[in-house]
Amino acid sequence: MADGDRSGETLSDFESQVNEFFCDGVKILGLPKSIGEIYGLLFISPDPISLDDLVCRLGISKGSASQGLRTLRELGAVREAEVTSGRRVYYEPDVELKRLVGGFIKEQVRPHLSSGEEKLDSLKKMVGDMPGDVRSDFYAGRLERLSRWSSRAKVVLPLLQKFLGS
Amino acid sequence: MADGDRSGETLSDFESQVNEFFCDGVKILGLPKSIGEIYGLLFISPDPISLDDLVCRLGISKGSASQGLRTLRELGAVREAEVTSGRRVYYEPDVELKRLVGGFIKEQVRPHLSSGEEKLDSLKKMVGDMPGDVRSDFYAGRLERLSRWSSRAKVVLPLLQKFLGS
DNA sequence: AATTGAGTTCAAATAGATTTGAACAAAGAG
DNA sequence: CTCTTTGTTCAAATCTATTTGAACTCAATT
Repeated sequence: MADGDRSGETLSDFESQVNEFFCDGVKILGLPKSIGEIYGLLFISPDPISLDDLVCRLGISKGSASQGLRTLRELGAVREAEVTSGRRVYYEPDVELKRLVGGFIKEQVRPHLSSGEEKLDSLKKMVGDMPGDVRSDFYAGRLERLSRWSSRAKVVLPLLQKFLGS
Repeated sequence: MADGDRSGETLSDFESQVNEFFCDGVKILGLPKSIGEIYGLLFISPDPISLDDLVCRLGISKGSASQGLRTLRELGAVREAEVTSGRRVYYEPDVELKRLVGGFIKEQVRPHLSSGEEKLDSLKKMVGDMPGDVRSDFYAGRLERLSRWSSRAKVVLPLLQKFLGS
């Protein structure tokens, strides 16, 4: 075992508080607590960590750890380390804010934006099909406003990423 | 009753879909569905709406409507209309993206940022108090990185608002 | 080929958040 | 002063999302 090993069953007080910090953080983003714990431990660990380590140290189930790692991989917040001691996979965090935000936008924000635009189109069609409803002008105006919100968002997101790029 | 009245018990198909749209939207922001329904109906209604209207038309409880309106008021997403027909209060939406985002940042984002910075300070203190731990340099580096994330956020948020200002 | 270890999946259990509804407060009307 | 209307509060009920754990797959090892 490497001398940097801390695979005792429990987290130090320091590590626990780091994890709390990240749990709060991911909650704002609407992600489950376990994701915060996993990323938090990876973030504060000098050495890569395996799924089993996460299970032991965080006291969560293999299922949670597996799904949490999957989500974090999809977000690009975590990657496999080069270690390969045996056939176990070790993970390390991506700690670049720019990439973390980028992954979040790509995976969590853009899909919603797209599906929103589809719904908007369908709503516009509905207004177009309205008989001589006195409201249709008002409705069209409001939907137009929503379209503008949506394009604003599409302009701002890449800008946001650029700004975070350092 | 005003001739623009649609206070029948149900929503039109169009109104329902608008509400779905907003429910999706607020869910991304981590707010409850009822908030999306309430704001959605206000957004698409040519005339101001009272609490009782919301209860009838959305089929939600008075409690939900009351709390939802409170949250929306706190966010600055909704304001009292000038109507005062009787002593009932009517509401209308704020439809300026800039102000909506501003309210959300002020009420939902900044408080988390602040409490995060406090926790960060306390973590830094813990690292300072570590005996001769070989990890303390690594830890200090990671915490430094978190501080940078935090200041980035503080710079970017006002910029974001400015960009959305049109 | 059988066994072991690593990781995934998903239905059921749990935890957490939202919604309800009945009791309550406040304020105008009679 | 009392009744009615409007709106709020909060504990209990409901609903949704997360977590668990046992069964399973896949691959490496014997």
